[in-house]
Amino acid sequence: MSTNGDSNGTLPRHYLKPCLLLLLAEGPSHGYELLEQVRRMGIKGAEPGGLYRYLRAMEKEEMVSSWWEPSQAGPARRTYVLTEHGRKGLNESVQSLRDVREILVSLLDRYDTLHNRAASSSRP
Amino acid sequence: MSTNGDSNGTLPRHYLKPCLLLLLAEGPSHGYELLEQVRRMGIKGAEPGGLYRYLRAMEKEEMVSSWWEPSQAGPARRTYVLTEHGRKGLNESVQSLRDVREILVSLLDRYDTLHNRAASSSRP
DNA sequence: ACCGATAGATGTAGAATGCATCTATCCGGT
DNA sequence: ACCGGATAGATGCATTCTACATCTATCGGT
Repeated sequence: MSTNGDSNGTLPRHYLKPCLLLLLAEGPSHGYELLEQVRRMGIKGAEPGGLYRYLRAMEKEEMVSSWWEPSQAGPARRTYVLTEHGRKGLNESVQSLRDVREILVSLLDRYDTLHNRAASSSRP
Repeated sequence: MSTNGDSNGTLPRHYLKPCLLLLLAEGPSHGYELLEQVRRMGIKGAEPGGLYRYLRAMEKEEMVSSWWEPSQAGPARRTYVLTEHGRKGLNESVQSLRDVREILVSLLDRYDTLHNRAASSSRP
């Protein structure tokens, strides 16, 4: 099962969805740029394969729409924009991210509490 | 690919590992109880299958160790304790959870900024 | 003509997940 | 004595995801 120490920079769909929706809510963009933005957000290990596939999947669900756009330098890009449905999806996934944040925060607090208690009890 | 609105209470390995390690750092426990604790932490959708499997996997990696313990009421339980190696694993995965928290917080801030700007620009 | 950066897409092995299902034990009620 | 429900743990399997490599193509510079 490999309970390996991942979560070290990988970007599961879990985060990928809200990430992409948020970035697109800030303005239209294309895959390659989104990839770099996602990486700049702190997810170093984001990899293009899943990202491109995910964008197409979101398009199938009409969260985003896209078209080819020739670029002045380099190959054509597929430009994505958020749809109205995508905006709703963003709101929903942001809500669930807030829940995740709550859980995370309380988990980390709980860890700190445990740690401090351990530290102070070994310090008489 | 089903970019479905999950993340609604599901517990990917991502969280499962630190969760279980933390709970076990607070004291020995057994699978069924851990399941309930995890659910009480806010992850309603945690499901037993993965949890039991995960515990055994962690045992194989010597993060935890376990033994059967008869219970005064109900079937015997497999009691788990954290090993020294598990304690190190906890520290590491807590560190990576902190990173995740940072990313989450900044992502949510970014969403709020966008939202507030949108609200104030539509309110002249 | 060739190379590197940019841009997007696909194929695939292996891992993880979700869901149903199975075994077994104890306790209370009838 | 028997049944049902709660407790406890485990497994099987189809579907899905993930990570990684690979492929095509375009443009600018040399």
